[in-house]
Amino acid sequence: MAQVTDRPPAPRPVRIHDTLRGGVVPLVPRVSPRVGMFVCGLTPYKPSHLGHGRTFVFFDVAARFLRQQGYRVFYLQNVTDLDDKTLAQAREERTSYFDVSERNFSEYVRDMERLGVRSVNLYARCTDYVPEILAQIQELVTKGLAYPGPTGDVYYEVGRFPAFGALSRQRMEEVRPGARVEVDPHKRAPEDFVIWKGGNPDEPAWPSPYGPGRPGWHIEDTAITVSVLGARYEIHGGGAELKFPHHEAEIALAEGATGLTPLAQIWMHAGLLNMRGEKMSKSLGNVVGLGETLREQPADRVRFFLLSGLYRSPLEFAGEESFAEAGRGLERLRVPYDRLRVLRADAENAGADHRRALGTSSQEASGRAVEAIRGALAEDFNVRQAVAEMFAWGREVNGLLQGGESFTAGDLDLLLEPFRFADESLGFLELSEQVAPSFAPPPEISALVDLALKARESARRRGDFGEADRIREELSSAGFRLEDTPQGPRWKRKEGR
RNA sequence: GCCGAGGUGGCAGAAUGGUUAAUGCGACGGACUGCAGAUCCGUUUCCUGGGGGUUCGAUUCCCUCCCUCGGCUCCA
Repeated sequence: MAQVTDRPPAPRPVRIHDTLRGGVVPLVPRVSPRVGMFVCGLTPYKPSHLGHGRTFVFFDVAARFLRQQGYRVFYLQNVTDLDDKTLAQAREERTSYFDVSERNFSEYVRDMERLGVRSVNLYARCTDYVPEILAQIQELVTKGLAYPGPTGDVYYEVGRFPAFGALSRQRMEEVRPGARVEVDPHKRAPEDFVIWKGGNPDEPAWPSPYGPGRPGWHIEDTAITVSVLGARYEIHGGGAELKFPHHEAEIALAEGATGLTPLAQIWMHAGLLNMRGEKMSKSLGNVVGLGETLREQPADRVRFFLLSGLYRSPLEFAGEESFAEAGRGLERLRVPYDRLRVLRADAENAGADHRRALGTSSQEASGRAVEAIRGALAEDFNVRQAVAEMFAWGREVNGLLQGGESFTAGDLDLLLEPFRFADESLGFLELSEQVAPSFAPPPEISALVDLALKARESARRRGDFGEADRIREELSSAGFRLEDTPQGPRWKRKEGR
């Protein structure tokens, strides 16, 4: 007899590309099904751009999918709310660093909400973790891995950590120190990096054994992750440009301080968004603002576009044309999905019949589609493959609906399942629903549209196509799109915001 | 210079040691329509950077060259 337990089913296997090991590896949580996931967040000294959107939309999909597969994910993102650039920006604006980073950060959070990013459990601000940062610095100094310099700075001594460079597969003798940034003469070695920045009287500072100062860049992440996720956790993600030196530094700091290894089981790196072949970045000045984009483009298109390539590869952004193309592709999925949903709502109103009248071949096809989507996402989050499966399922559904037969609520649920399953992770159909609901507007408006439709139908019956087209045109400019189908005329709201 | 990721059709972008190399966009044709749209069916025959090698078979594995992007202590 089957044992009844409260235990949830074991999470489904998922494989992920790990930069450190250089291949796709199975995710094996230390304490299954718990997964600690940290993603390097942004430095909100300026408004965020579309490239940020790509990275964070992707990691949202990753977290959602892992949860869907039965993992209990704690998704942590840091916020570098204080650094040199933030201070420079604050000086320029004649305001405080706090003002600058809070403003840009809250705008970022709003943009993420618009993009349907809803999987982050905690945004951790660097300045909220100064005691943890100082404790870690203390630990490193005590262990002889870090040393204070004459100006109140504290440095990490890279030479003491032999594995430095393993992640990016670089030999430290080969890197060119100072290739782009001046070398601080107080360091013992040029590759050493600052973990505590000695106080400049004009800058915000916290007291420390080394004098007043503020956290350096790399250490904030390790202090935050170690205190929130522990000394070892499952996934560490970020943009590809962070591999060296930032992620190398994090490994050196955390493993140096805790003595435990590996810091992260899997290192994930998201490919950059390119614009005319060049990466989009604040320092190159070729940025397309995220907030600005979301004011001009429906969010579902933006999300769909940002997911249109594999996360590890660079993605080409060609401006408005990219969104237009994404919109057309998305529409192809929305047509079958919306039709099913409308039919499902009608079935509910008519008293849901949950029996399945559909042939077994359709039932099996639905199950196969779900498994194909799961399989694609379970193999290093192959979003593109999953979307291809959605297109295939859409064609299947369109064909079925064209047949004109009627479906029970149970049938419709079955036909909806692949879309629902995919979108639980991918999340663009759910956004479409907000951008342009597939269901009728308030009844008084529906009644008016239906009235106009009747007038058009009688004009068509009279053969007065001029009048019929005029009505169609007017409805169109009022935001309703008309379609004649074998089952009679239909209308839906046009995409808007 | 060193390290990493890449180079696939008109465009975006997957996959694979093996029958016709996904999928979407675009284009073209057919069905449906008064027209349009949506949808369905079909077409888009010589598309895997160059050159070697391994193999019965390479786009996939190896070598080499060329090119692009990223990194070499600011960066999603």
